Amino acid sequence: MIKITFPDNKVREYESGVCGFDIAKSISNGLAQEILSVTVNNELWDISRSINSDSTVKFHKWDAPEGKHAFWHSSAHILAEAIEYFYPGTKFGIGPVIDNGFYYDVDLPEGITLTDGDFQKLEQKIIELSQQKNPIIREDISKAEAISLFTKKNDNLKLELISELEDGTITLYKQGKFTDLCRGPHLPNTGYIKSVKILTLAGAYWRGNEKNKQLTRIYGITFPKQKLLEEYLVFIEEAKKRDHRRIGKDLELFMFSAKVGAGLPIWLPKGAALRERLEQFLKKVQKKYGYLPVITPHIGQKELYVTSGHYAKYGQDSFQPIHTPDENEEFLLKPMNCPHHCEIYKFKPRSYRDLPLRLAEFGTVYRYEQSGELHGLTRVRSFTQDDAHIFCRPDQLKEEFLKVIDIVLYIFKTLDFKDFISQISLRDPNNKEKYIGSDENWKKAEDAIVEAAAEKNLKTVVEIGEAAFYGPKLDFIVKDALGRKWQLGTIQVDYNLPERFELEYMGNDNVKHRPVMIHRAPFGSMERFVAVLIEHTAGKFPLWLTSEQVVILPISEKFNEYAKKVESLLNNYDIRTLIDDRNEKIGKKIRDNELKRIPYLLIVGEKEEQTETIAVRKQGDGDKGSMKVAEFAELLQSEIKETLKEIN
RNA sequence: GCCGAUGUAGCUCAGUGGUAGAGCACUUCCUUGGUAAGGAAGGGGUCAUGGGUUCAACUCCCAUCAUUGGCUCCA
Repeated sequence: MIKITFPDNKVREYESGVCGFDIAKSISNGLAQEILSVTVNNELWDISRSINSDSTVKFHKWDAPEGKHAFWHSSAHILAEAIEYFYPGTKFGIGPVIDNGFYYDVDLPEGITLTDGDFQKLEQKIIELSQQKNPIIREDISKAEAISLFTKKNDNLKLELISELEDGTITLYKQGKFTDLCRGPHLPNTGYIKSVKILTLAGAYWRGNEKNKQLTRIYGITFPKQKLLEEYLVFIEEAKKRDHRRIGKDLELFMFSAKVGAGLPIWLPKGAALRERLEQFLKKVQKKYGYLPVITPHIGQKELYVTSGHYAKYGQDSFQPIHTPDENEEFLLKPMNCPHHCEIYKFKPRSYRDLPLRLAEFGTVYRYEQSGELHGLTRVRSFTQDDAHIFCRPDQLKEEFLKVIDIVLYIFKTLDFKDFISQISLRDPNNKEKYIGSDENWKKAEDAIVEAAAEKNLKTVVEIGEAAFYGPKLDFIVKDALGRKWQLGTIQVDYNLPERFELEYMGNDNVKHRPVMIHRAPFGSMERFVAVLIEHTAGKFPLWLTSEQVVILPISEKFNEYAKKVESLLNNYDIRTLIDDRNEKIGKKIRDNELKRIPYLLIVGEKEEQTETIAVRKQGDGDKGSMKVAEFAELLQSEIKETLKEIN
């Protein structure tokens, strides 16, 4: 007999060799039916695997990531079995679980290409295989046996993976006619999978290296109930409705033109107005924090970027220099604002008393992005950074960091971003030669970031080896409607540029010292930030940002005059107001303006005209009753003031 | 850049080897209506672009451009 300890610390005895499923069954049939994987002594196991010694166990159902993991992992194997059925000779790479489903990278036989027309037959085959309830069997074999098996299958991809495994036992999982090298865990049989959707096809380089062969990656998702698949598809549809590209078009915020060029966003009047309000907002905050606005040109001599080091690192993969016709000069579209700002620093000698010097610019930069990488406003070839460079003494680093974090947090709070994480990127201590700067400086900078983040109670992840070559950084990452992660704000320490530009300040010891630079952009880029803001709000911007705050809807043409009177009253309060005087019924006007996400609709008819009031309707919230215009205007003003209170 | 998909009216999309359709939007008219779509008529498309096959191409083939889902890259 062995002792099994449960999460609540209760202990029960079982025969040796009992499996997770049996244990669950001894508790209740319902539990046994629902569990998908089990953690045995901190290792994730199959629920069908025998337990032979005293152990702690924890069961995982569909609602746990560990449960989904086994479910989707087995699904990936069944997908592979279906592919092998239709395309014998296929070589299998890896088939891992991802956040929403799984994929399998396969090397299809010569001459075979999959298209989305093949999805249906794959889905049908997967359901057929799952209905067979084939047991999924774990098997331990030696490395030599594994090599011989996959040599027989002529699967060089698996052989490559095996060759990198340590000697000793290797686990295989078999179901039906398919055998795969796999660590597991898996479901007991294929019957758990009730619905499947093959989502998309993509090319993916073997082992993520573009020098390797490109494999076909097939993405799919499966569920234990048909209803869950339907819910998932509804979620996808809903997420698509929040897509900033769609809303940007609907609300006439921005456009792209093939003629102007791919990846070059064009801001339409309403989008430009929105962006300008965001910029004014940040300018006001930055003024409070002692930033000095500067303006620099959109191009710079190639030499500037040779000095900064950017040319050596990115010059080849970038927009190529512009040559002047007669004087043989070369200019680069500026990919960064910092070299220009370094030159501003050098404009005159600086004293320790001048630091920190905080130079801010909404600087538009141009970077050559690969054509396949362009995506709406989030990945473009021209974008405007809300850039600033803080030149400070090393001992000021932490304090400056704290202030920048304050700005970022204030912006996120004002715009209601609650779901974000901060990523601290440090250097890889085993690869020091990749980075520039002394150990002492790195330690100082990394400590400053870690301490500052801790002091501000940021929810952080630390990534070792993700630092830029010139310094550690702190990034703020938010998720879009589809769950994709986007980096917004960034704060980076830089020891490299002050070195390259030979920046100096006179210390209180009458000796010249080198300042440290902090690059920081709380929005990141205006383009990306607006994109994420659109998806975050589904286009329902806060009152202070939106282009049309109020639309007045006269019940009929008879009340257009009164509507104009209300409009001019509201204009006196600086409230952005329009009148919808189309010859339409009130229901139609309400619908159209709700769809345009107007925050407040004012309905005026006979009743309102006689009592000198307006009937207020709030976006998404319906009829709010009647009130005097002045009362309403003050309500709006206080709503805006409340949102922006900390900078006013 | 690579793999896959897409490109038809301002928008969302249907369609066929024999010279194009819907809904919304737009224009005009009727209607003057009280909280999410009133009615009628009308205008609008070199079917992304350039080649090729064919008696005939929006449709089939090739190339280019753009968009898009991934991969790689990202100062």
